[in-house]
Amino acid sequence: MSDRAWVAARVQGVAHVNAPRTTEVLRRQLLRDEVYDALLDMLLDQRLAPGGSLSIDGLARELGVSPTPVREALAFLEHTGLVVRTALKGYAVAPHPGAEQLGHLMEARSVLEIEALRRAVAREGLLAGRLREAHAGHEAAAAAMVDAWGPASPPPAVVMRHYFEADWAFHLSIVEASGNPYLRDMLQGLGTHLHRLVQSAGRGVTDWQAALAEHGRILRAVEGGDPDQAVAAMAEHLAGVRERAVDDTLALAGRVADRT
Amino acid sequence: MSDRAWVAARVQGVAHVNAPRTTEVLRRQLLRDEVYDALLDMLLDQRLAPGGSLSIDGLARELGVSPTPVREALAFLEHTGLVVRTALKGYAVAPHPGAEQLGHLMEARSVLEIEALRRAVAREGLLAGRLREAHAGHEAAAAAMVDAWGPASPPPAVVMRHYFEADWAFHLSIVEASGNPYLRDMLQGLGTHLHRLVQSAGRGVTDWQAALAEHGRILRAVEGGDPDQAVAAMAEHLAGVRERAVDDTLALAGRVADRT
DNA sequence: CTAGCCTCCTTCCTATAGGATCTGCGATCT
DNA sequence: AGATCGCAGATCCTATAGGAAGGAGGCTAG
Repeated sequence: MSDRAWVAARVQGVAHVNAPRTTEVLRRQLLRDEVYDALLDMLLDQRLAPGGSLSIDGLARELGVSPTPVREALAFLEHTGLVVRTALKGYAVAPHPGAEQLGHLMEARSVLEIEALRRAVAREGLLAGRLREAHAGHEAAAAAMVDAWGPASPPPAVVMRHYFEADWAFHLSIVEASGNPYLRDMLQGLGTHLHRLVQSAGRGVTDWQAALAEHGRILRAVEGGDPDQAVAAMAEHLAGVRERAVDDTLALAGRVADRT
Repeated sequence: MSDRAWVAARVQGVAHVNAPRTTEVLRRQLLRDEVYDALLDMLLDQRLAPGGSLSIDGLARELGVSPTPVREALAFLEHTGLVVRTALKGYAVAPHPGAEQLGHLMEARSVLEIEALRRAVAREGLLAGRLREAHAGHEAAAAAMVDAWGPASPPPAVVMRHYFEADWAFHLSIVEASGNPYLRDMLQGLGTHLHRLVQSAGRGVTDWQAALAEHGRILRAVEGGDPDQAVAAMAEHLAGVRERAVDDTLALAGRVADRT
């Protein structure tokens, strides 16, 4: 589904849609996809404020394209729930999910991931290998993040994003190994919302140690070939993620309330 | 998500996009949504052959609109998987899912529906009432369909469609009663694929008796307040649906194979 | 002097026409 | 026979006109 765009954006690195197209016009990509990637980056980076209106013409001017591809990219984004469209008023960035929405999101995620894990373990396929690989990537990303964490200076955004993606890749590898493309697509659809959440609430990864430890437990259970233990470890992990996310959200809400 | 378009299309009845717009221009809807509804109807009615290419200009001419709203509606449809888009070649109707895809589809559906049912029963909310209502509607639609079934003359398409929607509404009411909008949206996303499947494979409803009986068992278990029994009944129903669908698909494949 | 209403203006969305580019196929030349 | 060139078809993007919705400002009545 949206794998292509995602992967493309990640692999070949966002491709400077603003660059002047004087030279090297060879191998022109589809403009709509580049606009889509650019908008997705803006949305996940919080460069577009939630609730703010999205002007088609304004975005077109900003990106240096005509309104048509912008309109198309927005129609594509509308299906993800990151932007909403009202009758004749245009598009707007979807407001932040509250605590209730967060609970629903984590519940839906649990349903998918736990059942996917059960099936992936039962298939006895290449789950253990991929999971080990993803876990190694996650550990490396965490190490890089800690390494870049100077005294009272948060790591650059690209490092944070790399950590988030490595964490997420661990979970994606499970639904991937379940062999069911529909389960994978549904979890990926939830992924954008989750990304936005952690980017907004935490504004900094504070739970990488807990996440790595819990991932490690899942991995060991899978390697041991114990489905029930793996599912239990996954449920524990998701409960932990949810609890920590709720704490962060409440802290954020408190900060916002103090400010008013 | 796509509820709006769906509901609108069903409630206010597909709104004749081809109608000449000479008079009664009052209450002008968004053209993009009408095109979307029209395309969705064409896709689910098999009026657009799977694998066939979708010309933007051709569709625009056929619907009497400019290419712009058609392009937007296609971009919106692309996210549902009913149409696919290749680099610079344009859109095409997604090919029919084979037996393997069907299995994945039913598996994903089972994951969602069973867990949603478990949560809906636990919430002790208005599930029983809505479920009873949906079941009554399903029975009525089945009766109407049987009534319209003359000797060797299938019922008109609108009656068949009404039956399908009543059947599906039973399942949707469960995820709706789970209280989780994400679970509901995900199942609705699978719904379009399922619709297309039953329309293509069965080409006639042959299992309405079994479906009604199994639905009744689910309803009674819910009314009795027994979660495990309700889940068991649902699992049984989904297994039955899957088995019958596979039979139909194999029969269809056999017919196609005979023809070649 | 203030509150309500009307008018104008800016902004945005919709829709159309047209130019530029890419693909596929057939004819021609080596 | 194989490869190259040219033409038709389609797609994608741009540019622009027309129309509707929302907001700001001024005018009038109390």
